[in-house]
Amino acid sequence: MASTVHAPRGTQDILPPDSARWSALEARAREVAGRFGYEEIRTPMFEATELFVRGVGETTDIVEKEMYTFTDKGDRSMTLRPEWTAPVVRAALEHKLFAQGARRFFYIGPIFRYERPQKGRYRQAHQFGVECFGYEQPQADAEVISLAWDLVRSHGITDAVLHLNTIGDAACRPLYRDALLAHFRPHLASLSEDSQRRLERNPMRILDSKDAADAAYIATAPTLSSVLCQPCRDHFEAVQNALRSANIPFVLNEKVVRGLDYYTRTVFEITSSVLGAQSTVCGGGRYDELVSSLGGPATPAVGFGLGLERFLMILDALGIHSETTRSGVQAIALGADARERLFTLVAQMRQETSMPVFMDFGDRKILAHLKIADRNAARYALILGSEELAKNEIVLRDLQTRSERRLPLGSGKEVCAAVGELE
RNA sequence: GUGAUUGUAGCUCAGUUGGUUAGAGCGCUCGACUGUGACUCGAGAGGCCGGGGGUUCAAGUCCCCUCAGUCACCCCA
Repeated sequence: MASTVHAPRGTQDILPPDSARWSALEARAREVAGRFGYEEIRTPMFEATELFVRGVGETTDIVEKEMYTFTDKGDRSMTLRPEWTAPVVRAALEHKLFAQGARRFFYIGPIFRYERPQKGRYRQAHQFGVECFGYEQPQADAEVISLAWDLVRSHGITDAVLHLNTIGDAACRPLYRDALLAHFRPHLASLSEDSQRRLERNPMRILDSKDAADAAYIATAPTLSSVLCQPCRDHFEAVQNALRSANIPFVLNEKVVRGLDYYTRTVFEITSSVLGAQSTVCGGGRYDELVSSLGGPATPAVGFGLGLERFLMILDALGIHSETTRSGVQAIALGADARERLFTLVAQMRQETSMPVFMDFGDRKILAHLKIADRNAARYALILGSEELAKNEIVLRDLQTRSERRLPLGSGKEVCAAVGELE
């Protein structure tokens, strides 16, 4: 509080013990992606601004008002990555990865959007996500969704809901857009201010409006299913069947339309009731046109992004914690001579074992040392005082069962072996 | 960008209609216990009351500005 420099608005420091939860989640995400055959891809944290303008869409909110854009010393316009899909496609194109057929990637890392922070919304957020390139088959949609669902379910999250929709493709989506324009335009003046803006930009978004002024017109609006082309219809049917066969529960929700321009056909969201106004923890869908629009070969693709902050918020709200188990050894030295001798032993032990070895260097009473052991959640204590030193012994205490035994004060290897016997 | 709301100890918060040296719980340090921990008891450390300006004999308290947090709108992870 006395410090005058703060973390920038909308960013946060991740401190212990939270940092441990983060790395555990990241490890789980990597593991699940690996099980599905996805390989990690890492891209720069900033890119040429043009990539996002072309990839995400000029009229999206991200490009219009949320990008962290700066001019570098070479007078190039650069932008901090606001989303991962465009950079992943750019990298794959740049390195000709599509020449080898279908590819599956996952990513994990920060994104940046200039917004007013609120619950579940930050200027630097972190996403895990996957992109599956090269399959137009509906099984690819189902696989990507299963992967996200697997991560959610494996954490014991029970209140998650999978919302599924289709928004058509290059053949039928323009027809729907025209139909919506024709429906709303006569009532333009009566629509909410936001929806008036949305009309030309993305009329599908009006359907998502919460404004009472729009409700009547939304109720009578044409539905996408009335103009959906047969191939899109068939694809959507097949995705649903694939999900059923994979035992993934979903609800159809025509309001899910997604904010990015590149989506085609399947779109989906996973929501949780505990997240507040930002109920979406995971969003994604198919984007068959993006690769070619960025100058690549016609390549169907489907993927999702999942917000790690929001995922952890769900775990918090649902009271899901990985229970802390005691592990490792607290080395306790009483007096300077013992400390010197014990430090040598600790150094040896750290080369012998993968379990944590803690040591406090303070001049404390044994009682204070044992409290520190509790704080570290150590399973064992190794106690060395003048008494033991004189007899060339050391006390090994099991902090859980409260039993203890005396060992000869040997090498780190011997002490580790003695601890191992108790495990 | 717009709106609402909150800033007091490391954390969670009290603080009367403005009235002397600003409080509690938890945590921390030390002790009760010459060397044995989740309990108990005692003591101690720790505050420009977010920052700046104003009103007043007197401001943590009232007014203005500013910064920051939180939540909501827009939109999204």
